[in-house]
Amino acid sequence: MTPKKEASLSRKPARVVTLRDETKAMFRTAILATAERVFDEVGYHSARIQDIAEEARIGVGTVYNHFAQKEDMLRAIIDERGAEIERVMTPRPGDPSDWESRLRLRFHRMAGFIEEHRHFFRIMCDLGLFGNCRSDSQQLLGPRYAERHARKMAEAEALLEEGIASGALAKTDARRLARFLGGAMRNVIEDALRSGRQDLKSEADEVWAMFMRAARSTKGAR
Amino acid sequence: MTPKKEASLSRKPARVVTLRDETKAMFRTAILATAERVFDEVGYHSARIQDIAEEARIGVGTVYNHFAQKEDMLRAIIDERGAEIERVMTPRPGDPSDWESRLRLRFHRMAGFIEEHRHFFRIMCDLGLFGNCRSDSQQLLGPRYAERHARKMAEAEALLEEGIASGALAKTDARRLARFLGGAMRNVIEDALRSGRQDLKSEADEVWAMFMRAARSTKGAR
Amino acid sequence: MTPKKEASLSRKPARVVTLRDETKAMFRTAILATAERVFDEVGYHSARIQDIAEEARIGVGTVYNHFAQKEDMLRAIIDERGAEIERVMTPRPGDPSDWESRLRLRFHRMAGFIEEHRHFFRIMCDLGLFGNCRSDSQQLLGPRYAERHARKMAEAEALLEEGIASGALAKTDARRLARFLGGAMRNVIEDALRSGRQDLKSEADEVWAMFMRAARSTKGAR
Amino acid sequence: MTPKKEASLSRKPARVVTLRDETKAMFRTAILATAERVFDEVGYHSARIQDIAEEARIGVGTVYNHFAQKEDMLRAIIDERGAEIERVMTPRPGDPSDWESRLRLRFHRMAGFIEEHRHFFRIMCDLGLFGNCRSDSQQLLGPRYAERHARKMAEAEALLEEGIASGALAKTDARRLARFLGGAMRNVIEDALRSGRQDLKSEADEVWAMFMRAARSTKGAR
DNA sequence: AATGAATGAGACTTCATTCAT
DNA sequence: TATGAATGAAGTCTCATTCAT
Repeated sequence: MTPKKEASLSRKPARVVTLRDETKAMFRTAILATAERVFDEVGYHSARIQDIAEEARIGVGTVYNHFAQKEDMLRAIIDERGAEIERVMTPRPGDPSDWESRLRLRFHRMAGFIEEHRHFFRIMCDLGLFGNCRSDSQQLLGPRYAERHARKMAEAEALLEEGIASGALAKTDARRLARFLGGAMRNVIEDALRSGRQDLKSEADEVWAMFMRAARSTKGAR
Repeated sequence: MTPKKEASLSRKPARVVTLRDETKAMFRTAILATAERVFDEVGYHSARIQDIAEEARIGVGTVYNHFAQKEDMLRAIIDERGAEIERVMTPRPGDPSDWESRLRLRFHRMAGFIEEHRHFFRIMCDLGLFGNCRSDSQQLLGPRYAERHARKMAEAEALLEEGIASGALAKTDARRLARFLGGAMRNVIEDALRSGRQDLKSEADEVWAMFMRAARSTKGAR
Repeated sequence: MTPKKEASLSRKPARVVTLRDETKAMFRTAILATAERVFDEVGYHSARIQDIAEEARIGVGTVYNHFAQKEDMLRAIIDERGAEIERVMTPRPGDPSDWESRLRLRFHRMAGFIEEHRHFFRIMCDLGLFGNCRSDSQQLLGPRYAERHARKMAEAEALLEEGIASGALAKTDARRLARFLGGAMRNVIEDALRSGRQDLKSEADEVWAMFMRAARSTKGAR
Repeated sequence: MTPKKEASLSRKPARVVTLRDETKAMFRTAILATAERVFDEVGYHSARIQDIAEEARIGVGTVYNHFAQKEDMLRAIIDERGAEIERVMTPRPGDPSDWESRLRLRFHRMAGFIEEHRHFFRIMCDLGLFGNCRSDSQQLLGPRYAERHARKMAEAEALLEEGIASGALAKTDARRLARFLGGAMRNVIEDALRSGRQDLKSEADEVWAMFMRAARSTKGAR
């Protein structure tokens, strides 16, 4: 008996991703993707679990093997896509350092993400979680999500404060500025998606350019 | 037989507003006002007829004496408040004639209307009927409303085209401009309402000013 | 204007039982009676709301207009019939005063009640609420009912203690005595019901007589 | 080809208890033991296969490899424990020959069995298969079990008839006597189990003694 | 016309059973 | 054979709508 073998008896083996795990993950992913689509198409409240299951070509029970409640599907979508978008928008080494370029790039990246995940984007808009707010969604999702959302809104505002402090933006109410930008960006992108325009990045650029014309410090512009 | 009587048999008597009619109208108005509030608070889909009736201090049956379906209440709200806002925003004699002042005034009046009818405003936002669009609402309300909405959107676009043509706005895509303005306006006003800021007119002015900075013709500005 | 009329305006009228109230009570009673029968026949857990509704010739929704949950029907049965049996078994003026006659009469009355409410009796037996105990029922009904049941059991025991103290019963463990009597009584009555023997009172008398032979103080008997 | 091999092809080898068989039997035993416990704790209807499997540390599929249906587990428990109790209670050489001692011993042995198998005892009580009867259980288990149960009840009655015939018991209705004894015995033992009293044999003795005081022939007692 | 209980279609969810690995 | 995810029938409960008063 080698020490190695003894060790293998006493130590837990390193967790291996089995075929079963992968299958499970595939189901989960497929369910979420379908739910994302259905929630977008008919709205969360009108979406029936049955429909999601049928669209995903699985049984209703299977849906419930992965998500204990309808709500949990929505939460999972928000969590997972939310983490993804977070990752995408995180500044990277080599990013420009000046405020304006950084923000422009941010929105560029966000637009790229939305291109890939338009269902998610529209769900968030409907729920009032994309730069705006709806009290009934907060009721639905619970305080954890309400807090997170509030934090996000505050972050956006802080970014604009930073822009003001850096001299890039004129001195104004940062909160209104944030809502202005958020609303304009959301609406233009929504419309671009609906009308089939594909290049969301250039839409975002346009909105950003307009926003900067609207909000730029006149001192700096001189 | 006098000719009078004959006439009364063959012609419909002139419609007189009776006490009964007035009572009926009062119920209708009360129901719609309550529905407006409840739809705003919990969302159309989650709102229960029972709740509306209770809040209005009447029986559910009474609601159905006035509206055949839940949908019809929503339609009536959209129709009636929509007509009202239309009326409010219609240019009046003595309004300024230049494009910019006219539009500024338009939004001013709209803001005034929203101050009085915040529930309606928020319902429209949720349904995607305020400068944006949601396919499920169009499903719910039917083609008549989808068409009307499309017409409204086109009108908004036409107004901006006019601004471009008049030289007040730089030459750009009018559709995007319309969405930009609509989204920004909606979001800023929503937030102002939520945060308790009362003076929506000055919010609208601010948004309008920012929008003009963003979209003004550089030629004209010179 | 008479003072009478004035009074009628300012004072709340005495609560009058209206036709509607009576109808409502009739539905409630009918539902409970049907539920009682169905719960007895197939057991609480296997009983479907649908079945109860069908047997009562009403819609499922109607059942839920009267009882928010299936559980509540069971609770109502226990509460209402329980109160009835309580009333029936309460000592009355003119009842004999010696311990043995009093208890004999008690069981007599109980048997009379069970004759009228055999479904209730069997439900209670199944749930383990008739002189015995089942942890899953206590789970189902909640702590309020568990406590009440415990109180009942203690009362029964106290009655037997009293019998011992009075010299009517031999000195023994009162708890065991209570279980002995309870189990024997329950089982004999259950069997009498099942086999169609109608005269539960005489069955109860027989059991009581046997119990007394078993438990009588030998001193007193001499 | 050797003759041996031919033989193995054409004749079935004498049935040997292999390792596999033993393993299989172990699973079966483990499943039944767990099911017994779970059925007792939450009741047959509320017990979930999943729970039983988890408690037994096996997969649900494994349960179904041994029992085709949930019902079958219950039947197996009744069959196997029932056979065991039968065996335990069968008179043995050397047992006393007079009726009273024989019955006293019977209950003594039964109490010993219940001490070891309290879960089984409580399941039987709940199902109404221990000296009483529940129509829904008979529905569940089917006519085979209903008949067997009826036979058991008749046997109990016959034993008491025998007691009457032997002069040990007073002349009374044997059926009522059987229910009296059964109910008292069941209830006292249930309560002893619940309250943690361990010595069921002495409980059974007490019940037996009380029963005999209640039912003994007065002639014989002289 | 106002009322509110009755109604039942339909939603969510559970869980016994099957089946591919 | 053991496993546990997949399945869908069936149960509970909700709520838009009807209807008798």
